Amino acid sequence: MRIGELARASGVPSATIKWYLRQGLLPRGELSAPNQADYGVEHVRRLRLIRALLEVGGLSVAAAARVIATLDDPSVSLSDVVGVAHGALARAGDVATDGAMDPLVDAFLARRGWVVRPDSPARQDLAQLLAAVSGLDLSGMASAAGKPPPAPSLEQVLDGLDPYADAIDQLAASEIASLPIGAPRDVVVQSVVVGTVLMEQMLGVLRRLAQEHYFEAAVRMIKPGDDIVRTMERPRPR
Amino acid sequence: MRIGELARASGVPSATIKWYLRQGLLPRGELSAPNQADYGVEHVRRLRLIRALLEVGGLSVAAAARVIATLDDPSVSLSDVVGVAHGALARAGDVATDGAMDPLVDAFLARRGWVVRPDSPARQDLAQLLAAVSGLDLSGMASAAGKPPPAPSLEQVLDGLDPYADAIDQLAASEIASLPIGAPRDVVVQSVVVGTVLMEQMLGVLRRLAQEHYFEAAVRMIKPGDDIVRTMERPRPR
DNA sequence: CCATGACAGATAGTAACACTATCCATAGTG
DNA sequence: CACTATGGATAGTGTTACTATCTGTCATGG
Repeated sequence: MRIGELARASGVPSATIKWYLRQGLLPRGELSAPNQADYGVEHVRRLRLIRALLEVGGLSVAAAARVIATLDDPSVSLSDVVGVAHGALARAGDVATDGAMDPLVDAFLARRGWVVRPDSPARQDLAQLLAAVSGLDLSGMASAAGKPPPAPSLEQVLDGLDPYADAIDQLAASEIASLPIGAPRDVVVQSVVVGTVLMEQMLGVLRRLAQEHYFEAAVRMIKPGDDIVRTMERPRPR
Repeated sequence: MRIGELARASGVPSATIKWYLRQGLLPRGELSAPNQADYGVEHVRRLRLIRALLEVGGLSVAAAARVIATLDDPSVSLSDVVGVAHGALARAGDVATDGAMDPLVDAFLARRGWVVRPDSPARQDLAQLLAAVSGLDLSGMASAAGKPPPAPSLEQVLDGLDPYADAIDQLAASEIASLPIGAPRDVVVQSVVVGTVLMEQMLGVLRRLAQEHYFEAAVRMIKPGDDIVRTMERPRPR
């Protein structure tokens, strides 16, 4: 298979394939001549994985390259594959957050019983998220209308996290339990990457779908009237 | 408050503030002279929201502008605020997916009992995710070793979605229930936006933290040995 | 045997994005 | 009244993910 066929088989323009080759995302084909390379089905499959990580998973090319490098290296442990995939998803670069949230983060993790490496990227992300959410002081705008400012909302934010953590706790346990542990390394490792990167997107999408459903249901209950009949009888979308 | 003070109060460079003004992210201050504008605390608060949506929520400036425009428009219903926030989070642009997944998506939504508008952006995202995940055929690489290719994995993928949907279903219901329905519009609307955009990130981060914990725990159980004692006795991070 | 098109690999160019810097005339300030 | 800060506009910068072009090679049909 030459590059043109690979491009047609995968739907990725050949110029883009060449670029992926240069970025180390895709292994080079076997050269049968200085200007003839041979690609196989594994290249088509790899290309599909690459596009999924980039377009659906939202990874940068550099992050995808790091993830894919661990796929192909049998000396990398499964734990490290998880770590690399988590690192690729992390939003907070290495720009250290100021550390003010760290005690809160540690307290939260201890309360959940989650044991997490101190340098875990998700830990930084959580600190950044807590700082952002607590800095928004939802009630501040109301207090601008004359009322005294209420207590800082940090503890409220942390308490509000419990429903999320409860749902996630049960989910993560079931995810880990359904890993194909006995399968060959390729299969397990790709399952881990897909389960980490793509399923995080899936979680967000499902949440938006469920939110839309429950929110509309709640609105219907708050605003009764003939509207109810119309909306309740609306046929479900085809 | 002039722009320099606003910049110092918010930590955002004044050139960036000017750019946000031009993009409609931030309302202009009140002009007391052709080259003197006055900003208030609501500008500081808005700036914090903007940075949270951009840096933590990962929205583009254009998407954040659309979201913020709905915040300030009292004629926009809460349902539409949710819709705009969901649209800002959507990954699949308006580039229509080929539609092959639509029956599957509809079947899945019907099975969950989730009623979702047909043009909901999350619906497109789900179709794209299903196409991507099912196209990866995790077992394909094993079959490359000589075995016959197994059945297409689409149904497997859909079945595998149930744990996610179960967790999300319970979460979304609790989220909707905890909305501050009686509060003034500002507060409710900002709660909805923050709860939609930032809490989606939160969900992902919490999942990564829980995954790390449960994955390490699973690895310890699979590989017993003196390692167990060491890792089990590891003091929890301070 | 050779014209023609595809190919490998390298380099340069492009479009979108999110700022960042400069410019200008005016405002307030010591 | 010198001097810094300001509002508003315009132009420039750095990054990312491609995309186009160039050069020399290869293969293949006439």
